[in-house]
Amino acid sequence: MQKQATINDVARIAGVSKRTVSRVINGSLSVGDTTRTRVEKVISELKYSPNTQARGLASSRSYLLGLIYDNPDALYLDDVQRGVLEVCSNLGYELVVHPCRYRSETLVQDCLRFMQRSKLDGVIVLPPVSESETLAQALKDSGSPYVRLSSVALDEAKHIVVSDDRAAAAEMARYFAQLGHEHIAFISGPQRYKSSTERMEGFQLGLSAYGIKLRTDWIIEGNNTFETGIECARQLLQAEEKPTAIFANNDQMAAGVLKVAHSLGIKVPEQLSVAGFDDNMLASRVIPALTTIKRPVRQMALLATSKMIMSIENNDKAASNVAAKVAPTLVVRESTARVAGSSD
Amino acid sequence: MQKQATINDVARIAGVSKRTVSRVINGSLSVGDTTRTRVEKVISELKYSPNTQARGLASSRSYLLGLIYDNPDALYLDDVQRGVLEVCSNLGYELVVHPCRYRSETLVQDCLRFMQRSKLDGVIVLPPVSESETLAQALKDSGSPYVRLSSVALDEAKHIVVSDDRAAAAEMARYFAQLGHEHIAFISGPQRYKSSTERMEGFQLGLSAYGIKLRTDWIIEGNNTFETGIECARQLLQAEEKPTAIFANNDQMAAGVLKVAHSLGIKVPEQLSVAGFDDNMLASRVIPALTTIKRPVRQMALLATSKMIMSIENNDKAASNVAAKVAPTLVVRESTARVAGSSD
DNA sequence: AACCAATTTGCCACCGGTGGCAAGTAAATC
DNA sequence: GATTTACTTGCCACCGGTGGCAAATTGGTT
Repeated sequence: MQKQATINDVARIAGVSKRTVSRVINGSLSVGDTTRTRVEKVISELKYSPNTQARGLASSRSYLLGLIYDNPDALYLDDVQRGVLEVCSNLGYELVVHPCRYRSETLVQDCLRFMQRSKLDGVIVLPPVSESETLAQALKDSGSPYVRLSSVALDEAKHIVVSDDRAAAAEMARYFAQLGHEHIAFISGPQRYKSSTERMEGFQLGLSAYGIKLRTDWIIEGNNTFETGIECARQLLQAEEKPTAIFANNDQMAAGVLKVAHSLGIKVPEQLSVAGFDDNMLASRVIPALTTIKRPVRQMALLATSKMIMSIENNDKAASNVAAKVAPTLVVRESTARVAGSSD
Repeated sequence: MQKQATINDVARIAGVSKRTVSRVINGSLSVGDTTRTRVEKVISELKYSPNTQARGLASSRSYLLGLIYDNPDALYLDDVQRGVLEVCSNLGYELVVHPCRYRSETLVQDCLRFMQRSKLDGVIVLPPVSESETLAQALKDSGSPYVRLSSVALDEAKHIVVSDDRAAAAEMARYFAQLGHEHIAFISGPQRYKSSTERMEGFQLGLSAYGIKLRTDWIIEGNNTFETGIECARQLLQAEEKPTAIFANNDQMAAGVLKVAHSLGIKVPEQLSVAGFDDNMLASRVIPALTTIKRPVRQMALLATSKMIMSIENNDKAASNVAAKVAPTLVVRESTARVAGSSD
């Protein structure tokens, strides 16, 4: 347990003041070349690395980023986290993860407390927490850099990265229509989340371009879990009149649909087309592999983190220049097919 | 952006010295009841919360824990992370996540640097990184609290939480044998990881109790991914002579086996029994749902974190007293059945 | 040689807490 | 009532850096 070298050690050995060492560390320009080289040599010899706590105390920087979320899908979180960490580690930041409860009335307070307790340099907020306008406002007021991931553009470009779920859902509608489906059901996510309503509206809009209207009793609300996917699918598939295609708000619920179809002896995709949304690992594991919408989650995470760090390293307009919108894409696999009896 | 209250504000308003406020915050015993109450009142009125950086600087505590891992399965990581965070948030710690590369020659250096840069109070190390003895030794030498999660007891009780994968694999062997299987194949994980060899040995041991010996050409090494599961399954199922049961080192690979079986028209479980290991979300999503071994991942995470924090809050023997071993259990679902043609 | 501007360096206070020790106060003992 | 003992409280240095400003150095001018 050898003791850690301090800035004083470096200063003493290099024969300069610690202020100068500090300048070298922070890349200040006003340091003579010979001095700089000498100091750098000592730093590397001693394997000196500045104490971030002391640094933070003096300069209000922690090199810590926060990731705030509420009970996300494991696969989604993993994707995001990997993306964020990739940028972090390249740029010398660490990531502190922080679950919270979106519907708690102390959400704002919890998050602010988290930020100031750990003296975070900034936070990235995932859906659905990112949909809270009171939180966004509080973050803005607190002056801390933040970036939200969302399906809707609800903030200035510098504070958000959005995926156009509406357009993606419309594309799925078009795809279904072109396969000849007319009896289509939709299993939505919780209607209190904008991402859910966006997808639903996009889907309806897309269908209406083909003159197809979603029957209201074929729009069923789940909560994005496999289990509710099963429940919703039962309602749809045990009824007298069945849809020929089901679009679920995410892959988990689509997997639930596959499960029910299988247990009822309904063949997918021959008798029923099923599609999901996300394109996470699950989509390719199940049988048949799911047709779905690929959300560029990782890319969103990379963009968000870049924005974040630009914002921190005091260049807000640069942050705004990082792309703020990404387009999900349709991925066709085995779970969808031309409607039985039709040909094209 | 209202300014944060400091300890001085609290002291001034409460009419005491800041040292006394500090004592109240840290729950020191030698503070008079009336004084304590008064100070606590001011603290809550001001919503004062101590600056962790200053605190850390003065006392070498950061209330930050680290989680070190290398490219784990998303579902496994999620389980662990949730468990760790649950304990953290109850006890006032935050969690910093840190991916690293197990096989890098700078692993030890990276991890130590991470710890001292962020001044972590302790780290939890996941497999396979947890299997590095050089890292464990370095952590021990550095004097920082650490806990490893592993499938093998390779450290003192206070530094490790192990799951008895060997026994669990043996139980699977027994189960297979009792179903009448004799032609059994095993898809192993990378043999360089102890967890893989433990499971394999446990399985072999279990089978040998029934006089069954694994044919060496029916032991195939994958790398725990779905894709290699597929490759290995192809080798096994496209051969002239096929096994009647396949045990895969994890659920991902077992899912790959299901995929191949389906594409070859082999019925599971009628013609082939398939089992995995982990019991993650995937196991129940696929069709047929996988028989598998449930690893109590969350419980391990809880135990590890408790140990960690006890160790930090200077009570090493208490840390040793927290249970260090958990038992995985067999979960029977739909992917396994009595071997065709046998009855019992 | 004297002077001035520009650049490089050093000094010292300060960030917001905690540790050690001394001082103050109240209760207990003789 | 005086003295001892135990308990509370306050003072000040210190943790390891950074910011502001003054001092020192450098080089170019007149």
